[in-house]
Amino acid sequence: MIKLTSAEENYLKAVYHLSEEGKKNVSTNDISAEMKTKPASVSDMLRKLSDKKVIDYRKYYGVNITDEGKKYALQVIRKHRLWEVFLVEKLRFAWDEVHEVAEELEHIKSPILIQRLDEFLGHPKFDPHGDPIPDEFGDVKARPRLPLNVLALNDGGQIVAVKDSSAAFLRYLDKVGAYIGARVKVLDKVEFDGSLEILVDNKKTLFMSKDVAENILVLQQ
Amino acid sequence: MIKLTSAEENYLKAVYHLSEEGKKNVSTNDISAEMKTKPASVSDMLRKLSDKKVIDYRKYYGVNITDEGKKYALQVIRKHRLWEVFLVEKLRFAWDEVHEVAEELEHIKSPILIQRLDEFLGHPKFDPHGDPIPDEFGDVKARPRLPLNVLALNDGGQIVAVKDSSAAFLRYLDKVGAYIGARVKVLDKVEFDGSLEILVDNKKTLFMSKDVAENILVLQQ
DNA sequence: ATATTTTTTTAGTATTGCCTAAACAATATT
DNA sequence: AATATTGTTTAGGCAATACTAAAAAAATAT
Ligand SMILES: [Mn+2]
Ligand SMILES: [Mn+2]
Ligand SMILES: [Mn+2]
Ligand SMILES: [Mn+2]
Repeated sequence: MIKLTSAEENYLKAVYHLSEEGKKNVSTNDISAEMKTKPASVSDMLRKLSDKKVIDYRKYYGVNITDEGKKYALQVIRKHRLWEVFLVEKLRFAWDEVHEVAEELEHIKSPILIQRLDEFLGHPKFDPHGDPIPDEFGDVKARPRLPLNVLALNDGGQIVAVKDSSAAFLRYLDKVGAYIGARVKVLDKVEFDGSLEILVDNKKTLFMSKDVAENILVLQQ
Repeated sequence: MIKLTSAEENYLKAVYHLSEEGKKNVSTNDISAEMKTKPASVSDMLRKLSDKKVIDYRKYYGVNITDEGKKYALQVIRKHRLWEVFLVEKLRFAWDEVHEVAEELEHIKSPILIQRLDEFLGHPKFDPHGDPIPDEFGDVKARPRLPLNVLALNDGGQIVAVKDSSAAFLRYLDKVGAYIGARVKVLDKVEFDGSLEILVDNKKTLFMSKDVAENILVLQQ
């Protein structure tokens, strides 16, 4: 049972997320961009994570997370998402206010704490952004989900998650009335710029850029 | 509005607590004992806290917390105690299990978080160990409280707090059935070693050493 | 195939927070 | 008053995490 510092956990999470996006041999620059640190700092950290065997690292070739590393990453992600649920459900935070705080809370070290929190929240399966919460063994219930912009004309579905969890994006969604659980249908797709006209909950129509649509994930129905 | 690191907050809290125990010019060795770090490390830290003007520090003469410092210390203490209440009331932690975790949680930086937590908990006035929770302005509702061993023979009172919050002591209290809120009466005081015979809740009699009694705080009635 | 650009690593530095060993100051003892 | 003891600070060092600048490797363009 190795010990990871908070910084190591953050980097490992970044490697995990980048790997999940399909990337093999995650690059130093990608991690640097994700972590908002300089590539030189990433190189330092990769050596440390490699020593602890949570990543496979060959200089100049990028890194891959190990099975052991995945386990640790998933536990941090589990904590992050459970705390987000707590903040929204119990402390009435808005979904755009939780990320920063959860980024700190996820590093609190106490197995009993997270087990009890999970219980207290009623074993939630998804966080406020629609992301699945890994269970205590690291198992994730993945839902099939597609970016809204790939739906065909007249296709319908339900918003189940957002890809971008930035406050700016989430507040925009709040403003236009797009929320997780909303039913959507593609009324029009503009070929020129990929923008869309969407029917929300069979009531309201909404125009959105391709940029926005790419970050809304739907379960096709 | 200065920024304090977690380590600085912990040291400042230690200075605050030692000051509250009546001590003027808190000594490096006392802080070292409280913090379980070496005196040399304390000297380093005192210079930093002094630079930030949260303590008054004259080499070799000990330190005193400033009014500004008191404000910061009280906010950390407020967070610590609110989290302890959360852990006990909401997550069913035992009162001997909360200290370590609260010691980490108290450093999470988010004004809204602590305000909402306070609300969620119903603005509690005391933590699970009977210690008062400072309000958002740092005001503390102090209750008059005495160590159980100073009560005279046949005097009665109610347990309102414990001085020692170590797991060992709290588990001992659990075992013998002494809890916050219990009514107590001094049935006998042994002159030889200061040990006591106590009647708890008009039901059970309890023998305890002076050491134990000193750490049980009562509201005399 | 060579030159240029991009990516990555290394070298050297800073800060925080801890340590040990040694020096220094204050206090107590003879 | 001199010496011993105790308490405190300084000096120097280490680990973690970040940085900048320079070097090296890999990828791309000519
Ligand atoms: Mn984090
Ligand atoms: Mn989330
Ligand atoms: Mn603490
Ligand atoms: Mn407490």
